[in-house]
Amino acid sequence: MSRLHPSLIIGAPVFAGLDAGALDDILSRAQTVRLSKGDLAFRQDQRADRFFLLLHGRLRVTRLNAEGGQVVVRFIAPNDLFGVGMAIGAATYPGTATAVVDSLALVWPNSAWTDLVAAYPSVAVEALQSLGARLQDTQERVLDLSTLNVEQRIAGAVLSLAAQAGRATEDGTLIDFPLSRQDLAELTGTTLHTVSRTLSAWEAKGLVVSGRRRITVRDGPGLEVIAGKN
Amino acid sequence: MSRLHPSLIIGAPVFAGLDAGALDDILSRAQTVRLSKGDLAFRQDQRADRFFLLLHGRLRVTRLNAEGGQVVVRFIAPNDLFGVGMAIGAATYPGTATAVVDSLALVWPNSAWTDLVAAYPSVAVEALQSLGARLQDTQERVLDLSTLNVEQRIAGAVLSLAAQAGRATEDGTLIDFPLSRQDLAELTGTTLHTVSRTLSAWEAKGLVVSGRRRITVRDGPGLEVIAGKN
DNA sequence: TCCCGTCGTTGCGCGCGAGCAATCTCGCTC
DNA sequence: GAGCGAGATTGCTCGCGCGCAACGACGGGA
Repeated sequence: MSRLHPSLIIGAPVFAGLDAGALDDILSRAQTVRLSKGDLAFRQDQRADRFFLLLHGRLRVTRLNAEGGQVVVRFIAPNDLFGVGMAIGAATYPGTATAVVDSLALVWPNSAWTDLVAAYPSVAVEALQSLGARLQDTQERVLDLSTLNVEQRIAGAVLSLAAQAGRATEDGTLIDFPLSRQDLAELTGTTLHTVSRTLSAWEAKGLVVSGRRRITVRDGPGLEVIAGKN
Repeated sequence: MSRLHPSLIIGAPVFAGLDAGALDDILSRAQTVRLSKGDLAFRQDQRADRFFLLLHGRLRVTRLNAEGGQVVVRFIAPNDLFGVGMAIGAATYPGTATAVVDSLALVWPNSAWTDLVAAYPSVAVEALQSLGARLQDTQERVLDLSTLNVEQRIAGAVLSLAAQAGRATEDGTLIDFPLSRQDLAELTGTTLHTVSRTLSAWEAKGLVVSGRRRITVRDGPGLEVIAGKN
């Protein structure tokens, strides 16, 4: 088994402030998983016996309800911890994680979590912070769904994705992973039809350039006016 | 200053598994706050310098957005920890906590949090679990807002409140604190008008009995059929 | 290179639920 | 006990955005 190098996880907030020895110890318990585009890291309601850290790529987490309704919970970026069902007291994964591009992750068995927080208490504190940030985001989303109209929500989602995964191009800020109209609809609580109409209208106004699973923000401030969160 | 008795916090999940000495130490850092109906424990965007544990009563947490839209984030029950902005890395409170009945809480300065998690690591672990549960709930709410119609959402909210704060009466299960149509609307992402119409229709069918800020569930299974989460 | 599947676009009609307004009633306050 | 204000009810209308359907187009794979 090949040795993993500490530089792999030095950028991850969960392990911030730990020394090389600690990182080495942590890595010695991990394995790597390759996920090709479309592969699942875990499936909703499956027993949550492992947790992950994304090294490279991008994952989409979706959640289904009994009637077949589905939402996109979030997109996972490199250095994000995910699938921590056990740490938060859930026996099963609350959603399904799908690679939207070829990705690479580290994976630990659940038993490692207890050991890690015991040996390195800062890990629990950092996990608490990151979970808190996710709770804030999710509450913000509830507020948006309850009080904003569809166009405002789509604008907000596009801006937030551009901030999270934007890459500067000559046309503007490209959201740097494949994102379908359906994904955006499930992120904003609407239908792909309405998203498609909205993006077409924005494109006519020169606010964005969009293509098949690609969106480039050309006029960020213009979108912010639409989003109306000033 | 009068001594606080450990039995006060023995039922709180955050402090589960700690011995009498530990509880005593924790209590020695706390003060009590009385909140009359309508009083605020903290206000949104105010500096988050204290955290609380509810001993008795009920609080409503609301969150506002820039346009004046408002949602009810949650209702706080006795033994719930709340206002833990600092633990999750937020400098300010993300919402406003209002007492809906006369209430009593313990309060600690933020500095106590660091000491507590250092001295009693299980506190961080328990906090992580409770935060995880709240994240699950909030994500569920996003799913509901995105995929269910208004009547289903109201039914779900009423059932969940009855489960959280229900008291058996001769008429059925009474939600045991003042809950206005407006509250229920802000909890389900609709308007008080629609909530009022819906409750009237349910009352005509014998599913609930409702009055001024009071709702009694008469036919729980009937509401579950409407909620449709089977 | 062709083919096929996935993804995107757009038109049309309808229904849910918002918005507005007027009235009613309960219950707290002095 | 009287008065007042917050909360609840209900009718009416209108529009946003969903649902359906049909077509179009891009791009990956053999």
